[in-house]
Amino acid sequence: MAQNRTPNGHKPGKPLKRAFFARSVHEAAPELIGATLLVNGIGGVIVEVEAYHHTDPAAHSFRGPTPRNMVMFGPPGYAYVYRSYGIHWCVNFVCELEDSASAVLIRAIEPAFGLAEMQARRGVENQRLLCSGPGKLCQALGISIAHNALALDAPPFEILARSEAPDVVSGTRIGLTKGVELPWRYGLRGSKFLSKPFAK
DNA sequence: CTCTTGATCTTCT
DNA sequence: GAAGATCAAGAGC
Repeated sequence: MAQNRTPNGHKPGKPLKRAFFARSVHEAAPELIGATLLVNGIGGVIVEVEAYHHTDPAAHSFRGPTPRNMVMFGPPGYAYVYRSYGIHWCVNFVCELEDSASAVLIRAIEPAFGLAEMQARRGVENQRLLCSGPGKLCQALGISIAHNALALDAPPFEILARSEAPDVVSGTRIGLTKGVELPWRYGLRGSKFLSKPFAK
């Protein structure tokens, strides 16, 4: 049955509760591939994420709390939004337990709901370029510092579980100079909406 | 297609 | 003063 599927064949399930995030980032991150992220009803299917653990030198929380990263040190199930290179916003889902300071960076989504609104916000028509990067998807979904520390299971956020297990691939993370060898990037195999292809 | 550069916030040295 | 979980535009091939 094709009903209830997105244009590219995904079938969103029930809303994720905050408890989904209360476990290892390395369990939660790959399970977020195929889930649907909406902000005020606009968004699409998560196709690429990266896991950051507080023991990882690449994580913002590695050197302890700062005004920017304090949400990572709070309870799981909340959004951590930060300014990247002075220009862009990037959004993370805080995981594990309070004070563990671990989170999943959302790197790319497949546009599915509110296409015209996302195209208008981005000034871009091409669906492959709409949300294929952490800064791009925040612009398309209207995510900013105003969303920092908001709960992920309450408006304006809505995260719908995947209803079918997708084919998830992993690889090394993008744009880092520390922890470059750690295989904590996860993606939907073969997706055309990734920020970069996975190595074969 | 690949390479280079500018934008300019937060944190660290 | 420099680097960073980025992106877009322009030059060159």
